[in-house]
Amino acid sequence: MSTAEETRGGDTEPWSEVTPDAARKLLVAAVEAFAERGYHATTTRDIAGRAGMSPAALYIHYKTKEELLHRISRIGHDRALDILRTAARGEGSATERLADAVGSFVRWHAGRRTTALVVQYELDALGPEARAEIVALRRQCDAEVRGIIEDGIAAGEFEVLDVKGTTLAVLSLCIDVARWFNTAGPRTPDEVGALYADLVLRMVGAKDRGAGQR
Amino acid sequence: MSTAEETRGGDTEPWSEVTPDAARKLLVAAVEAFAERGYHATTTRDIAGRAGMSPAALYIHYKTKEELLHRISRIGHDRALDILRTAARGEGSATERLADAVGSFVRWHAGRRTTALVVQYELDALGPEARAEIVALRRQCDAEVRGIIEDGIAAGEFEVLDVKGTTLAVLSLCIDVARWFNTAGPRTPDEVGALYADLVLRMVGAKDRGAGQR
DNA sequence: GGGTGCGCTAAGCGGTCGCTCAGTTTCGGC
DNA sequence: GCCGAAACTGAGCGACCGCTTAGCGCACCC
Repeated sequence: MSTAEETRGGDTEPWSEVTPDAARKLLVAAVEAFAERGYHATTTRDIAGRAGMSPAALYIHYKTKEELLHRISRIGHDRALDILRTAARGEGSATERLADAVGSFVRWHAGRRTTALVVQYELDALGPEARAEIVALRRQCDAEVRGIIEDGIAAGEFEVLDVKGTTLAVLSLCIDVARWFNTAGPRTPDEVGALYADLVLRMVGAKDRGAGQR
Repeated sequence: MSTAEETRGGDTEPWSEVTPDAARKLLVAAVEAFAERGYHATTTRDIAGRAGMSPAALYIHYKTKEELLHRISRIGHDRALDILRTAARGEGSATERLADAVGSFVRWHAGRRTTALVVQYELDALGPEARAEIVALRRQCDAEVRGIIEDGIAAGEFEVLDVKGTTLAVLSLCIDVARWFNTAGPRTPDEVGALYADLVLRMVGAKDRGAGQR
């Protein structure tokens, strides 16, 4: 299929839930513009121009510029939470699940960097209600990771003194990949994912890190 | 824990190198505004208002709004590099120097969060020449941390397969503290610094982490 | 004590912003 | 072939942006 297998692991072409086509084109244009210049520095004329439309067309599909960001952020966080949940609730030991969660989470941040940049770093541009909704999703992401770490401690696989602090650090480490990763750089998303999975297993004091960095 | 007197309790009030008083007041106001709303969402009227002056007063001391950000970013990066350099070139084993570097670097990002936020996350708002100057400072920060890690590997204290990748991850982890740290939250900068120093020693496979998290 | 320079303000300029609206084009149903 | 709804455009509104300018007050000098 032409639209599949973009980021490996079968991540179907994103934004497919956004219809009609014109609304999706505008949203994709907005993601690119927000990632390049930031939300506040992006003009509605720029977004419409990238989508090949007039500025007024934007307001047929979205009430405001902020609603565009909200939709992007909501869909992105849903995807991020889905990635973590799938890994957290999979089979295998806590060690395997944590490595899987970090690996796929990092692969998403690197492979879909423009989206991740907007999703993770433009949160403050949202209004209070929209931000509260997104913050709730973030807390769920945190809970999934903390759950794996607690499982590992209970099973004697990990050695962690400050569970909340370590969870925060692990998520922070993964998220910040979107800030520095360079698509034209020397590393592939797969390589960064594997490196980070190993680093995180070290952080939690995993007794068996397997092959380590592959 | 030896080089910390500056970022600890009595951080000598920063920006002391900025004169005259009015210029410093404007710069401090700009730091607060940029940290709260971001560079692009901050107006010159807002900055001047926080400093208790008229908008025109800003242009007596600074050529443009961007020059304000440039000065903030330059001073902040100088300070960050100074913190890392002091720790890297101190006495003690690589393990001790890395823990010291991470601890004081994180304490600065947490304790002076508003400054660090602007310094670390508003880089893209700078023009090409100013950004290039700052990027050069960042590379020096990277080199200092990489140097400690390489020392530790050579001394047999650390076990790292991907030195460049691990260095990047360590710095990324520390920098991102500025994004999530909450001054009103439950953790003090000292506590986060100690936690992160231990996490980083784990990441590099340090054989002797000493007392670990306390 | 009248000039002089400097820090600062009040007012405002040109431009661009988010967003609106009247009007044109497109198209399925009949 | 005609109609009404929906998609979209060109033109532009009011607000606010970064920044400038003319002039005011005040310490300082001979």
